[in-house]
Order: sequence, then structure tokens, then C-alpha cells
Amino acid sequence: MRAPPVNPLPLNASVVIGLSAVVMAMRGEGEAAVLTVRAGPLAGLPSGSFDPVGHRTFELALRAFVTEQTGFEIGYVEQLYTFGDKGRDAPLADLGDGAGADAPRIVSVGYLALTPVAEETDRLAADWANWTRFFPWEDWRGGRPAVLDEVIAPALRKWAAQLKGEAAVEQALARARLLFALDGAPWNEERVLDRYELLYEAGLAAEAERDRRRARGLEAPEPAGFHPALGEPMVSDHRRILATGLARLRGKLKYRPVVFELLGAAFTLSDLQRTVEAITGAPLHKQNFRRMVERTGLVEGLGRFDVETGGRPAELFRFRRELLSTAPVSGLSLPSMREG
Amino acid sequence: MRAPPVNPLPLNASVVIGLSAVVMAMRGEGEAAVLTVRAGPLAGLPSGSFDPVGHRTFELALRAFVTEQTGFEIGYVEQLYTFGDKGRDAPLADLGDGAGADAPRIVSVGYLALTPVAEETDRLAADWANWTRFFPWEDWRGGRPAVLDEVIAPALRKWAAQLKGEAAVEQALARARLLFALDGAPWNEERVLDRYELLYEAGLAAEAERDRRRARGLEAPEPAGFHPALGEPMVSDHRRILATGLARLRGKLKYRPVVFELLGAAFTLSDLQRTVEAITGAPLHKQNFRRMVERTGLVEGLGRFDVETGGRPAELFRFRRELLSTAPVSGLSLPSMREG
DNA sequence: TCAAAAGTGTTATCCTTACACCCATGT
DNA sequence: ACATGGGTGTAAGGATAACACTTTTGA
Repeated sequence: MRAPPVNPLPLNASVVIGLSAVVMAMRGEGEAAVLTVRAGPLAGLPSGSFDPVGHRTFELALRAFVTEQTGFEIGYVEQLYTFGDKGRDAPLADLGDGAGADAPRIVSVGYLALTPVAEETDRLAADWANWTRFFPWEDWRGGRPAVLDEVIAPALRKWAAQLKGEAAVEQALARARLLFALDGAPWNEERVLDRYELLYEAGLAAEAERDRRRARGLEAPEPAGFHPALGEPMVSDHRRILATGLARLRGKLKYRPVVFELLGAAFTLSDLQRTVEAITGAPLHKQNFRRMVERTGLVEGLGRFDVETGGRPAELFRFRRELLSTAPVSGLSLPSMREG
Repeated sequence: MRAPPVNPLPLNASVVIGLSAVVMAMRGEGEAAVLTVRAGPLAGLPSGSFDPVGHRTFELALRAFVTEQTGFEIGYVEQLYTFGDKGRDAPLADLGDGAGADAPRIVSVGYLALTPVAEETDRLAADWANWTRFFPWEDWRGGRPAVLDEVIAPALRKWAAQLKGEAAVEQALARARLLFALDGAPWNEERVLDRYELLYEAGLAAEAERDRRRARGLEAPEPAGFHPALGEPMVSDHRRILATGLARLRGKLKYRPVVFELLGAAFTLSDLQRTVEAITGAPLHKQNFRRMVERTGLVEGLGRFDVETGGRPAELFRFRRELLSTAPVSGLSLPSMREG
């Protein structure tokens, strides 16, 4: 009795593991930027393929890729998700075209990395890009984005209407309402991936058309033009990985003290608040935010002050990193706001 | 300018993707069981290797493996984590020995599946096993488990003491205290994986010795004997995947209504509470639990009663599944308890 | 009648949200 | 003086955790 009876090994078919990193950092006042590498007309994430002989772990391989391609050393890293579905694995140019029958199957493992402050890089092909370029509808800091009602809602309704079957239409509309906060539904900032996937399914993400053509074996260059309200497309499935990273980060903020990985050794409470706002895309209530930070006990005043603020000098704080190995720590519960 | 400059494809080396499922269901009164397949002396999870040509998605492949090996159709499924580190990928017997230089590199993708009620199966090799067999220290329903202080704490302290370097010793002790709630530290039920990994690192998980021997190219049968306080070992890295699944489920309970995937169409509030307790391994305060469930509005009384309770008949409830597509829903915040 | 399990009422305490207000700096 | 951003006080409302208590069944 020798189970499990694993099915025969597919020795002739090959699998390639693609590793990609969403590297986040703050740039300037309240801008969260992601590290990108230029690939032809589009941006992509730092990435590479795992070498089953040379690489000991995924994480070590990934760190090497990021440093090679961008010149940065990353600190905090966590795995996001492994995508294995056919048709979305649009391979990079170097790997040959996906249409061929003996082309390797590409499995894509995404990672999230956080580093304090986005320094400029000397690599010509590497650059920091505000994530709002890729997901304009995710930024509610200036109130509900107009693109939601002006572009996305009508386009989704049109797509839903042409589906076959009453039930399918209703289900699609319900999904759109829930995810994109239409008809008074509340916004859930964590569902970044679900929103992007709905747009992809509806053919509103520029990558969808490219993948459809490639699946049919047609010539399909990376999309060049795109509707700005629907965000800038990325190489391969990198925008999906970026969406996964942003979603994870937005969720994790609330139960683990990860924001501090994006801040330097000393920061003001406003810096902290701007960072959280840049990630969640939502404005926070200043006074209550400060009280909440105080209650957590995660930060400690340094008695030094930042005079560059334009108003009253702000006290500088530091993250009490020693708590991580001493006590169980949760993140920042976010005081919401009805009015600006 | 054609970046990213992905490093050369390792065409001669091969990668095999192993898919494994942690299938959870309730059995009897307050017992959460995981679906296992017997593999020699040890239990393993239903699993198989992904066929890059034949399988369209990971999830479809996984569902097929579970049905083939156990006869069950699973419903709710979510991906857990992808493990790629060398040395932990102890291959199954069928796949040849891992010591050979040209053996395929095994990457392990874990999944979590939930089904209502664990029916018996007719497959000889498939069986339901209470998860407490594998992680006895995770069950606090009867109070703090004695094994923690009697076996685990001394063993971890002994291991820590022989590490080289004052700092390493202190760090190991701090980790042990935090994870296993020693010296008055609070218990965090979600850190199932971290606890198992610490035990593995300290050589206290039976799988550790097996993997060390295999890494040295030695003969290493699956462990047969083991210390009951340290849990029953599993085939390959399956206990690590099970730990990941339990951790994910314990966390997810609190922010998504997933418990109901483990319950039938009609259940009493006590059934619901026993299910949550069986997963989290912690006793809950009855009255406050009921109030909390009521507040969420996730369930609806059916006006029917269960007379089999042994006391006053309990009202039957159903999960208002329709909420999932109508409104944003969160899970059950768990009212803790100091005293039994 | 009693044990067992279901289910209700009440209260102190803490957290959340919101409001109004004062403080220290540069121009 | 006043604009700008930093920082405090206070109070209503809701959630949490704990207490004691009543109700309905089977043995």
C-alpha cells in the first residue's frame, strides 16, 4: 500500500518559474512609488527566471534580480501569490513566443518588498513610478475619483449588458457595484486585485486584448496607446502582481507594523500619516490618527524637531523596532473620515 | 533598449510543481479533521504534480488530485503559499531520491479547501485525521496544554543554549518565548507556521532529521517513531503546508465569513461556536459569542429546532449566503475568555 | 426534581468618531 | 498679525468582557 499515487511525471514538458518583485518606497511628499524597469514601450517589474540548479531559495534569487536590474538592495520581502493559469503567462520577449506548442509553461511568483525612501538610480532602464499611474481609480485622497463614474461605471455596465443570460448580467452588475462602489455601495480599499481582474475580464485592461491575440497565435505587440482612466498597462502579468502587492500592503498595514519599513530612522507623525494615506489611498482624520499611533506605543518621541515643515516644528519619532522581538505587535487601525 | 534583461534560461534543469491540499471539515462534536492519504508509515495530504501541458490551471489540477485520491469533491479553495527552498522538498518515493544531482527541483504549492461535514470514505488509503494529532500544542480548548511547559519549553531552551554566540542564544530564547507563550507571554493562535518552523529548526520536528540525512545523501526512511508531544510527522513538507493552512484559516475567520463553508445548510449557534473553537483551538465566551453573531447579521433563524441537544432544543440557523454578492461582509470577531 | 444546554439582561470599561480649541514657527 | 501646520481636551455612541439570571427539554 504505497500511496499517494502521484500521476506520472511529465518529464518532456518544461516549466519556468518567473519571479517578480513589487518594490515600494515613498518619494517626496505623499507619493508611494514602485520600482520599474523599462521594457520597450511599457514598464515592468524587476524580474527573472528561477534557476533550479543555481538558486537555493526563491527569495535569494529575487534579491539578486532586483539588484542586477535596478542597483537597489531590498530589505523587507514577503511572497504574494503564485499565478499558474494559462493565457496570462505572456512570456517576455527573450523567452520566445507563447504560441508555440513546445514553449515552456510559465508560472509566476510575485513578491512584495519595502524599502525606506526611493533614491534615484543611475540605471537607465530602472525608474520609480507612482502606483497611481497604473490604478488611477484606487486613489481616493482627493475624494471619489471622477474616472469611476465617468469612464469605468459606464464601460462595465455596457460589458455586463452584452453577456448572455439574465443571471450572468445581474451577477456582473452586482460585482461591479460592490467592487467599484457604485450606486452608494461602500468602497473597500483592499480589493485592488479583484477590481483589476474585473477590468481585465471585461476587456478594459489593455493587457486583455494583447493576451487574447496571443492565445489565438496572432502577432501581439505590447499595447502602446491606452485610456488614461483605465491605467497604464504593464509587461506580462506584472500589473496583476502589482495589484496583488498593493492589496496585500493595504490589508497588512492594519495588523502588522509594516509601514515603518517605508520610513527612515526618524520621521514626523505627519510623515507617517502621509505614508499610510499614500498606500491606502484614503485621507485620514489627523487628530484621531495621532491618538491612535500613541495608543499603540509603536513609536517614541526623540525630543528633536523638524523645522522644515512650514508651520510649527514637528517632533521627530522613531519606530520601536525592539518590540518586534519582545512583545506581540499589531499594526495601525485606521481612523476613517467622512468629511475632508 | 530591451529590458528586463532576464538571465539565461536554465533549459537543461527541470522543475516539478507539486500541488497539495489541506482539506478541512468538521467531524462529530467539535473535531476539525483534515483529509489525509496514507503513504507508508506516515500520513500525507492529497497531492500530485502539475502537468504543464495537460492542466489549464493549478486549481483544476488540484481538484482532480483530491477526487482521484480520496473520492471527495471539494468546494471552497484558496491558495496558501509556494515553497521553493532546497532541502525541504523531500520528494515522494515515486519520484526518485532527492540526493541525485539530476533529480528535478520540487516546488510545492499548498492550497486550503473547506467542505461541510466529513463523510467517511471508502478509499482504503484516504482518511480524516484530527489536526491536533499533528499539532498538539495548538489546542488550548482545555486550557494551556501541558506539553508546552513539560516538553517543548525545556527542549527549546536546551537547543537555544548550545547555539554559538550570546546574541544568537538570546534571540532564540526570545523567539521561543514569544511564539510558545512562555514566561507569561500571551498566546497568538495565528502563528501556527512560525511555531512549527521553530520546532523544525530546533530539530524537534521529526521531519528535520529525515531532511538532514537526505541532504547528506544518506538513506533516510520516513520517520516511524516520534515524541507524541511534538506531533505526528507527515510525508514530504506536508506538515508545513498543514501549518500554513491552519494559520490562514485562523486568521481569515476574523475578517471573512469562511466558517460557514464548514457547516451544513442548517446549524445551531452551538454548532457554529464549536466549529470556531475547533479551528482556533481556544474556548469562547458563549453569551458574548451569540451576541456578536447576532450583530453581524450573517445568520438567520429558521424557526426550526434541533431536539437532539440533550437540553433545551436549540434553534436552527442558516448562513445568509446572498450577502456575499450584495454587501461587503466581514467575519466573526472572537470574544475571548480569561476563565473557562 | 435535577442536570444540561439554550438563551436573556445588565453593567463597567474601552475604543471610535467627532467636535472645538490652543501652540509654535515663518513671512 | 496671520497663515500654516503641529498638537491637546472632551464628550457621545458603540463594542467588549464580565457578571448573574431565566427557559426548556430529557432522564
